[in-house]
Amino acid sequence: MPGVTIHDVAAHAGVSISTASRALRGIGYVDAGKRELVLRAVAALGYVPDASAQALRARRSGVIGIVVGDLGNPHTATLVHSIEKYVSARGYTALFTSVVDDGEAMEQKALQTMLRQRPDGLIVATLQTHISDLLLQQARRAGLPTTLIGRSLASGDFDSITSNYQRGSEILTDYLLSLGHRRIAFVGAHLSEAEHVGRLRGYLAAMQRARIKVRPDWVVGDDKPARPYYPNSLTGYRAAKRLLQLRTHPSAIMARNDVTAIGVIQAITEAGLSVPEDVSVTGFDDIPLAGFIAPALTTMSQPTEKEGELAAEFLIARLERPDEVIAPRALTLECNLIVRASSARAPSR
Amino acid sequence: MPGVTIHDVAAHAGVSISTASRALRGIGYVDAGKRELVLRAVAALGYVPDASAQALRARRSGVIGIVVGDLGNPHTATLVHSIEKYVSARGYTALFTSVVDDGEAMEQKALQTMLRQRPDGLIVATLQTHISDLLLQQARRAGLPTTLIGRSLASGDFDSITSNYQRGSEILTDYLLSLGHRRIAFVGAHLSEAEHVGRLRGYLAAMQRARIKVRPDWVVGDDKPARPYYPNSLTGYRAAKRLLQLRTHPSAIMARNDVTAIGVIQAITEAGLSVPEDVSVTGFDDIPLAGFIAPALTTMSQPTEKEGELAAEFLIARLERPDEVIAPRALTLECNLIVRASSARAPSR
DNA sequence: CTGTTAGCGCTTTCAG
DNA sequence: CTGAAAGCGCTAACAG
Repeated sequence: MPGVTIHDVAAHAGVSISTASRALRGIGYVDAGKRELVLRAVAALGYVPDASAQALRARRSGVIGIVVGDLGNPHTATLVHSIEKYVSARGYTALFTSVVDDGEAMEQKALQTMLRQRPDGLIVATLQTHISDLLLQQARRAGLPTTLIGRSLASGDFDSITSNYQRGSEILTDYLLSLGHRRIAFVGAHLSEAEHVGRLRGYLAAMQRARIKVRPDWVVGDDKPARPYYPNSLTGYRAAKRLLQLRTHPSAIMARNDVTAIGVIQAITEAGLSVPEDVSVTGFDDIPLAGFIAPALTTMSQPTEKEGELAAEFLIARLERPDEVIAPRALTLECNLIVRASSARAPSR
Repeated sequence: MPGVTIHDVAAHAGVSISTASRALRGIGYVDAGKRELVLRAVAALGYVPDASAQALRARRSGVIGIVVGDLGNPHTATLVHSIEKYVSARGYTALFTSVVDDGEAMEQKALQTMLRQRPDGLIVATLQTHISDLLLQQARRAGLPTTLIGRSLASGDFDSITSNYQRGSEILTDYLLSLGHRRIAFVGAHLSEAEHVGRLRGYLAAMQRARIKVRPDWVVGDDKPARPYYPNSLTGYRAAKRLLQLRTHPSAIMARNDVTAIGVIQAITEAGLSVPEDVSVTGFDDIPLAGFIAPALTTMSQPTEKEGELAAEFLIARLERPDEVIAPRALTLECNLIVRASSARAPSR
């Protein structure tokens, strides 16, 4: 099997290589009998077409490049899995790379590697990092079809799928307000990031609507605020520790995402307080583990798998009609409030 | 930039394409001045070599295929990330595919897709599934360098990296025994799987050594025992529910992995019992979240990142010395007991 | 309906 | 040290 080529298949079937090629791809006319022969030869020889040769000649690689952020976040894993499933079912090869915080040089290199494979299209699901913006710019110049996932600001002329983070966050905030909470903190982003972080904007908007002044030290991000980062459990843990040291600590803490919320809960528990009796905690994403941690996490469920599928669908639709000029589509999905055990009425005093 | 080829680079630099090629790869003699010119041209034009063309001609794709199981398990995500990091730092492209339970046809297709890319080597980190065995067989026939991760039985002539699951599990069991536990259950595999599941074997061995008879209903796997499956939180949740219905329920439950343990804890808590006062729970893997759930999980820490790195290192070593005949290496790493809050002395009665 | 032919972009002898 | 030339395995016209 090392190096079975279409020549071998053609010889085995007693046809020319072009006939073999046609039969294999069901393109053009091929005598039914000969097709059968070819298929049989393929099976007998264990022929697997060489993607490189196909790509080189056909000027299409069948590769869809997928750039994601923190694979350590189960939410990302879910997304990745859903994209892979859809993409590979449609005959494409999913090529992933995750760019997190390995340094700009490393990330640059990873993108370079991706571009060398000449992907037919790109799905980008990272935070708004310098490096990913560069990639997007390159993609645009190269006319590389691209779909964005979860970027709050739809970057101009790309297709984009996103959940309504702002709205979701507003609903979450309103929910906490309805439970009597007034001292509500937000964890996982800096105030200065509001422009990029819809979840933070939603919180701010809801608080404003409720005429509650948000104290600057109620919004706490990671220690090194330099560049976009992917908040994780440690982020939440540290932030919550800090919040609990305030003279009057918050009665509710909204975390930017579920993994961050998990860290928040941990810190609260360690401080001898309990969730939700002393402090309510909410997450965002509804990762698979969210219902299993203790206390089960109240969160906004994001249709992650749907996002992945739609992004793939949008992209592939474009790929299969290369000439057709389709206006960029920006689709926003709604999130769903999932009330579990980590939230409760505000303590009476 | 759409379609900058080496011709363009050569033209821009005023040299022939072969000189450009040599300069780019630092192979053979090239006048220093001309090399400089070529490099400048590359930068000016934004040239990125076409991997397909290179692969086709050079008979090496620079792709390393990585087949993993359940991406929903954070442990897998960690592994994937570490492999990607190492592999891409060495100039290779990491091509992942995850095969879980999407049906044999789907998985077959995914592997086919992988093989079409003509990977230079393979890293396989799945359970012993029919489908992955097929792949391994194919790889062997094709002479495709392959490294296995975490397969308890090193499959013959492949390099393999694994942690000492059996030993780890023995230590864990001994630890629970030392806390006075006698009724210790194992969750996440069927008794019949002992041959493949080192963690189960370790538990059985330690129990035997302690002269404690393991009751068959103390070892509980998933509902559909048909084929290898990836145990997750739900597995643990269901299994624990069942265990708690026994006349005398276990005083300790060892889960096959951390995500399973999380489900176990949830079930116990829901039943109105508490961890570790009523039932101790242990996991395996030490996923990043393990210390953050409540109660923090006692578990065996597996050197996951090390595993990924070593596997990549072994494989790449082989790739870079294609002629040299290296005997297959099987490396076993040791695990580390991490005692956290989910385990305690057995209740006095 | 089928075979011949001309490359896709790149690497690699092989003569200069 | 450098350029010309011959393909890698496959697809897509193009004549049969």
